[in-house]
Amino acid sequence: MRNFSSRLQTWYKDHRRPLPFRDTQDPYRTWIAEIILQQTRIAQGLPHYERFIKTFPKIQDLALTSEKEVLYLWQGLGYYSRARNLHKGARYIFYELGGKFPKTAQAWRRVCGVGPYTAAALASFLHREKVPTLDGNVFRVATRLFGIAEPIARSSTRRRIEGLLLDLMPDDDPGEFNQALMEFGSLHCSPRPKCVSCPFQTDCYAYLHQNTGSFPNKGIKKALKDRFFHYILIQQGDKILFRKRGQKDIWQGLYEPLLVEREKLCGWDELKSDLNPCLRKNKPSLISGSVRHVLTHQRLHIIFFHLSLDKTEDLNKMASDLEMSAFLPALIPLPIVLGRYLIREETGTYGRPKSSATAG
DNA sequence: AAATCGGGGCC
DNA sequence: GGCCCAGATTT
Repeated sequence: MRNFSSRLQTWYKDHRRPLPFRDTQDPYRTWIAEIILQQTRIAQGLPHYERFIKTFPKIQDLALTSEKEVLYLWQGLGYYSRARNLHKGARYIFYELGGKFPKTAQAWRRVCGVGPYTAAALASFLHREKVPTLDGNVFRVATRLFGIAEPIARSSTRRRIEGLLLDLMPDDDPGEFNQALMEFGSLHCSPRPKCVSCPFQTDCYAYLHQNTGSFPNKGIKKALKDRFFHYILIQQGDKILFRKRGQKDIWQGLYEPLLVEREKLCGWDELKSDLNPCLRKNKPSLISGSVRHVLTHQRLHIIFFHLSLDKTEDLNKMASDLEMSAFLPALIPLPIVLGRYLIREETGTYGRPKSSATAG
């Protein structure tokens, strides 16, 4: 293909969006932005990026804080392993590398949470290393352009795309090329492409075959698994009992009220058998309808029960019996769906979850 | 290679 | 409802 790079740059000059993380050469800011933007739309990640830079302006600030603070700031962004890895990565760079950021893609790969894409992005943006950034946008553009029908999940397919892109990349500014290609995939060669005004019409396999819909080949995706969560809000005054979620499931490291998971939605009487005896004498003062919350591989159905303890009862003993702790919900990292229903900052009370008309 | 990990915007 | 997003890690 002739002049692909220069024609892409021509397009980019007219369509480049100025973005806060794009107009800096600060490795710390670029790194934070790339982690936040993994599998996250720019519009969604931007407010969190601004908050992160404001709260932790330098690598030292991030390295010296606690994981809980990082998770709290990450609240609502999803894929929380990114937050935990970002924190580990900050400590690695600060303590092991003396606060000096890696300069090559290979060295960046040693930082927790930095995979093939992010290493390529950082090395090419910051140090002009000639290495392609293979993200969702680039896969879409490349498979259409070259007519690559093999599944993009396959490593052989990725190696092939990487080789083809290396041949198109200019030596003088690979980082600019990478950003231009991603921007082109994002704004023009989108899932529903704007082929009528595409500068690569005469080169694109998919356009010439009127076949853009079959690229990229993303394979077959699994069906969602339904899960049924029953949360029991044990409240006294402005505090609720919470427990930190463990490993090997969703929402690692985040906090939640007492949880009973079942194969289907249950009422209070059916639930009691699984409860600590200290709770059986209470009757929930509020039962909500079910809330639906969809994740990548799971559809959660959530019901909230509300136990309001009066002042004569000992919240700390109950917490101890249940291996939980009393917190103000507004001050701990919560899964967004729980925060949405537990926190009503304007009134200082805990909101009643809305019912949803689901059949379960 | 396949499974797992969030949440939101758009059609 | 389905699709996809400036992917990484674990199994």
